[in-house]
Amino acid sequence: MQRIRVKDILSSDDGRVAGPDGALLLKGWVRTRRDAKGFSFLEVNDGSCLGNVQVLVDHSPQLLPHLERLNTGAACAVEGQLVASPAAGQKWEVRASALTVYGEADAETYPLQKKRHSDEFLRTIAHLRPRTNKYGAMLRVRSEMALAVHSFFQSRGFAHIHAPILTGSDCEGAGEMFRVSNLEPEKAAQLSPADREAAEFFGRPANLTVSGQLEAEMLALALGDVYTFGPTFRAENSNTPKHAAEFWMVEPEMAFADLAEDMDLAEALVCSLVRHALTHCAEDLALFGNFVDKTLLSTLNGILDQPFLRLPHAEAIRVLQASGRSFEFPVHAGSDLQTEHERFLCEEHFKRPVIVYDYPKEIKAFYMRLNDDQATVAAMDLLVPRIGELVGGSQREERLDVLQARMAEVGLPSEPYWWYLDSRRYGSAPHAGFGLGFERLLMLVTGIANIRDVIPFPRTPRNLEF
RNA sequence: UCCCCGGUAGCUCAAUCGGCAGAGCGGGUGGCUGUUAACCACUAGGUUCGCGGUUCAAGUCCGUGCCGGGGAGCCA
Repeated sequence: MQRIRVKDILSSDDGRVAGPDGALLLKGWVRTRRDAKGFSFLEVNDGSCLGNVQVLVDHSPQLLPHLERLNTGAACAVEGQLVASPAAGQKWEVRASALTVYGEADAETYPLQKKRHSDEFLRTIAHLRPRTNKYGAMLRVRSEMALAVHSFFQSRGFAHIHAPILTGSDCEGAGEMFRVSNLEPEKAAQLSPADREAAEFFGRPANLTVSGQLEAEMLALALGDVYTFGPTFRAENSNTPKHAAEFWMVEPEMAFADLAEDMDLAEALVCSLVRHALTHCAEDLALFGNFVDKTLLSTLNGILDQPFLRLPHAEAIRVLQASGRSFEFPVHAGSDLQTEHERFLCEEHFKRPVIVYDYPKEIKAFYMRLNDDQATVAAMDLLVPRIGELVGGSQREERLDVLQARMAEVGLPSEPYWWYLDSRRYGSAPHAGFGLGFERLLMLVTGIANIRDVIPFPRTPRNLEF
């Protein structure tokens, strides 16, 4: 007999998921057992959804020896009859006719109890926390959101491209990179720099990528509209709830697009993903709304309510100055927006997602397109309540001479970027793109406040246990 | 990396002014009931994060290290 998923049992209207005589096979993990005289209730969960199936087990000679081994956490198979439940609380239940114990879970040492645990504790058992309601829900939403990302771009004719993870370039000079080497550290330390470089696998220093953007630009200038969706790495010693050393980024890049179209795409993407979560993850989102963030559903619906607000950086500065608020970091023309400023703008002042654009060139990366005012660049940041910066993007500088001047201005050598510059030598075209932090999206959609809890096995400073 | 807060039973926490180490949940045992994070009774369970110091006496005070959390910076 083929096993039936809990999700299919619970969502069945007429019980036809079972065989003609109601027979079915169920496999999963015991969430709880309630013993009565002569029989027991087992709550079995298989991860397919939030809910459990209640299994009624008689204390018969065939079943009892197996039942006694089925504590919270044990893995089992249940053969039985699907019947309408006579008691309130569930529509269906299964009357067991045979039990198989795959793996016991010793009650005295199994860390997960039938009660809520703190996030901090669950992080110390990252290998077991997916078996809790909250982390199971998060992982299902994470999977659903990944599907939604691909659906969004594929339906708009974007090609999914795979940017390299090992890279020889420092991309945008953004942040510390993880160096990758095949050399034994002790031996490498004894070599001269030149000998060491020659001994390296690639014959040159290699790093883990911090962004697929530069490569995506090359492919956008061939395929038109492309996007990457993959892991990126930053060796920054950031100890915050919003940063991880390994995280996934969605990076679309569009040929023949300007900054306004870039902002249009970012807004459409975020709205599409939020809408997808609301419609496809309703049960799991309800759990987050109940136990993680009471305002979650109103926040998500609020995002869809009205268009995002767009304002130039200089205008944002004026709004902050006119607010009458005393900020820890005073604002002045040309200053970067601090976290407190971003939060004020989207959480208090405008009370909706805000896109700030046209930043002073001094505080942005070299590849961003210089505006006609010669002072600002065509960059944009999408700020959302609670998370802050969810998206960062720009129209790219497609003019070779301007790009080279900018690189010289910020002190970047042009030689390592010869291939990047080549794209501006041959068939250069306006183009724009952005990066969306996938984990930050998940924090937005689930209400989970710490990035460590939207990644199954998070990598943060001094944390590589699992 | 900087600032602030914390570390006590498996988990979540309490312990007054420096004076005998406590509860709930979880575990074990027994009971009871078509039960719903079941319920009732009994019971076991401690290097109070490590190291050093002050004191008749330290979970409590001081120094230091480690770990965790919040905020900041960096950014997605």
